[in-house]
Amino acid sequence: MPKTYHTKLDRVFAALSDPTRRSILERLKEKEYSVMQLAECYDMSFQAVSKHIISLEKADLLIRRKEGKSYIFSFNSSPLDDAWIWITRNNKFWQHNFDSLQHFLDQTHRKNMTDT
Amino acid sequence: MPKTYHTKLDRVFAALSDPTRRSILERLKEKEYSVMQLAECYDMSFQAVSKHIISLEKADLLIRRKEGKSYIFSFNSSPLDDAWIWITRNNKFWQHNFDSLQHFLDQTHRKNMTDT
DNA sequence: TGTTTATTCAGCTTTTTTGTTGAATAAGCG
DNA sequence: CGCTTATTCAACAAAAAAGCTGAATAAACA
Repeated sequence: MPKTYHTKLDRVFAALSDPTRRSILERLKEKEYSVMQLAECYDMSFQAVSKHIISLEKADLLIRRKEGKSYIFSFNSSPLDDAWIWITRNNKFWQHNFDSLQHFLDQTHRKNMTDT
Repeated sequence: MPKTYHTKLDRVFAALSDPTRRSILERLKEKEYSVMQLAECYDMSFQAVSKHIISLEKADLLIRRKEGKSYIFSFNSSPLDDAWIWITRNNKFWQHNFDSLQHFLDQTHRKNMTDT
């Protein structure tokens, strides 16, 4: 019998623990890419990038669409919600100080608006 | 030469990808525990729990304090901030709709207040 | 000082992850 | 149909993760 059941949250956090995979998501946030287009961005074989894509798919973070002979990927960010909720709920500081979260949020938003 | 440099964010997300480690953090959010006290909560050897503790420490998520012959741990949630920021910034939906984040936040807060 | 308690360290499996290269598949193009 | 392009699959190796047991350390207690 298996000892630990791998939940969706496990897979999402594991997917985010690799810098290549986070980078892929950051790119897909801006526009759609095919496997080849993504592979060109990284210093590894296209098969390795393909594997990262597959592990992102297993965490349900990508949507795959066939277009001609290519697969085109877009970012499905909804599985991030549970990760976000976990972190938000378990931030010891915010837990007892919701206003500080609101404040932090405002700061982050402002930063998002100014830097690019 | 190492190909990928493991950043702090990598370690935080990797730490959160294991259910035992998330559970440890959830416990430590409420009160402090020693290794033995934590080990009693899980169906594995105390050495295995000790290893999880050490990996949480490497992600800087724990503060260790010696007290008599025990080590007492508390939760250092500050490394969660960067993880939270990454997720918040890369949520495709929230990115273009900050109000929905505020709304979501309100929902989450309300939920936090009602369930226990 | 010797014993108990709390914890890490060391050594050993097993499994998973991350990369490689080469072969297979599948669609489009001449 | 045969060639090119895009992608996955298969097999492999190296490294990391996650567990175990037994030994070492360090503090407290008799």
